[in-house]
Amino acid sequence: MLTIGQLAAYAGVTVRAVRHYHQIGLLPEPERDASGYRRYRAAAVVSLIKIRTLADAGVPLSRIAQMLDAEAAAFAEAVQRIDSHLRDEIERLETSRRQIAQLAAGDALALPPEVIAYLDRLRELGVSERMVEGERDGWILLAARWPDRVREFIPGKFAQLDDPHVVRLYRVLSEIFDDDDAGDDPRLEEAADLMAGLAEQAYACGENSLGEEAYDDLPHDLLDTLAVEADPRVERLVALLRERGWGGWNRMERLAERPG
Amino acid sequence: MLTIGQLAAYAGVTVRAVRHYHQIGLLPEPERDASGYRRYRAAAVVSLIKIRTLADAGVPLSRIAQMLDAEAAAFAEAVQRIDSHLRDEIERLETSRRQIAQLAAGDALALPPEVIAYLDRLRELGVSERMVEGERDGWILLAARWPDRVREFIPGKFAQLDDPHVVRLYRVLSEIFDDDDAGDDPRLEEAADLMAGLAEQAYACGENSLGEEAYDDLPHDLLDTLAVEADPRVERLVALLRERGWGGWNRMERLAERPG
DNA sequence: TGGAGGGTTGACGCAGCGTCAGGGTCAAGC
DNA sequence: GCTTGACCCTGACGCTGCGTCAACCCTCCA
Repeated sequence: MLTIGQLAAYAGVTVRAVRHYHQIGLLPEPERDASGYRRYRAAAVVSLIKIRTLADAGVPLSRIAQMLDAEAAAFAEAVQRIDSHLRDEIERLETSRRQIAQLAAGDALALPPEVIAYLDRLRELGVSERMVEGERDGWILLAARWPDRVREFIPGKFAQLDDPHVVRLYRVLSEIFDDDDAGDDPRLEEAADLMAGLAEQAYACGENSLGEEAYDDLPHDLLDTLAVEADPRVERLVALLRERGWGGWNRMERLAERPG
Repeated sequence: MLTIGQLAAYAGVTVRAVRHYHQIGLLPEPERDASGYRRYRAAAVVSLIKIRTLADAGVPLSRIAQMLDAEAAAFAEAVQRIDSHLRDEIERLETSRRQIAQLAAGDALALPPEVIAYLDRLRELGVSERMVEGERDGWILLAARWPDRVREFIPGKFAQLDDPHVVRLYRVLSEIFDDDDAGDDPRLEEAADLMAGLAEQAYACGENSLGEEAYDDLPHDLLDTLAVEADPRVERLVALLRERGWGGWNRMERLAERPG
């Protein structure tokens, strides 16, 4: 007759595990000796080893009992189910690995490589780190809403960077936002002029600023408020644009009438 | 300003998950409106998406906060750690899959294929299912103690089966144990004679019944008590063997003197 | 005779939420 | 003005498979 410690040692498990199996009814409680100690027969060792074998193979404890007294056919079927479950788990983890492999750089968080390349291009053009981060957050929002479409937007954005006005705009904005103190910066006027001109140009070509159809409005609203949250001077810029006949920020649209 | 439901929907998570992130301090609690509802800014959406991206990649929540404000180098190092952890997990699961693949048949539980083959051979020779199961449980005990050695035992056991006395013994034992009623079976005498003869023969060749060295005694004791537990008539057989000058059951040894 | 090294029950802790329970709130339709 | 359904709130337990105290009892050996 074995004590719980001897039993556990023989089967290569912890005492706590054995007690756990008793608690959930997986291994029957043995008789007790005079002092209340559990005393095990040899058959218990065999049972415990079978349990551990299944548990080590990834069978959830809740199903081991059924499997142990299943007929060969039912057993095989159960094995099948467990196996396909394991396969799914492995698949999930491998997807995770692939995903974190993409996280090599900080920017890559939740963004496809095309967008990363675009952000790096902005840096090359002298756009401030602060603005690039703002852009990045915007793209994160877009990527969350349209994971597939977002890559289609990128070529158009790259093309825009060929226009010196666009580059100039980014630089002016960089300067404005990098100055923490300036509440009423005269450069805001220049930025507004640039943006209005670009909007006019895009409108003439029959596109809007992002080059995509309407989809839904939520992401654009979010992008706008995100910008305002990032720097309240954006609100001032939006007002200046409105004076120039353009509404919105990320996706601008011509206003019906110039306000009074 | 978004409600928690809108926030969650945009980021593709459940409301409960968002509240959980608040609870553990991963996502800061936003302001509340007049009726106590949480109201989120656009920046919260970006934060939440970043969190989900890392969590989906298998980063434990407890480490996401550190990673989000880590520098590029520290971030990369953390990614490395996560990745190797994932690799280990995958390895573990694949081991599990290999193991359960071995569990195709009921016998295979915790036993190497050589032992399975031996058990099948017993069945072919007309050994009863009941006895085979007893043998199997014994091998499970041996395999747990000596996972590597147990395969070495098998060739010797196969060889023994070439001896017609051994086959005869197994069949007699099968018959005895399959009769539920017989308490004092005359065939027990025949079995004891056969066993004593085989022991004598083995002793003459300088081997003991299992063909292995002493190792430790626990498994053998367990095997003996296992047999007695399986059928109390084993005890009677052990007594008969003792009369014939042999002690033990699975591993028999010559007694110094025939008992008075 | 005392101390080490077993054993006993009971309880909390872990990760990441799911899922009630038992409320209050909001927008819309009657 | 009232109902209805869809949200929101907090609080709490449940899941998996044990690890790890705590507080106590039993046994064996020097």
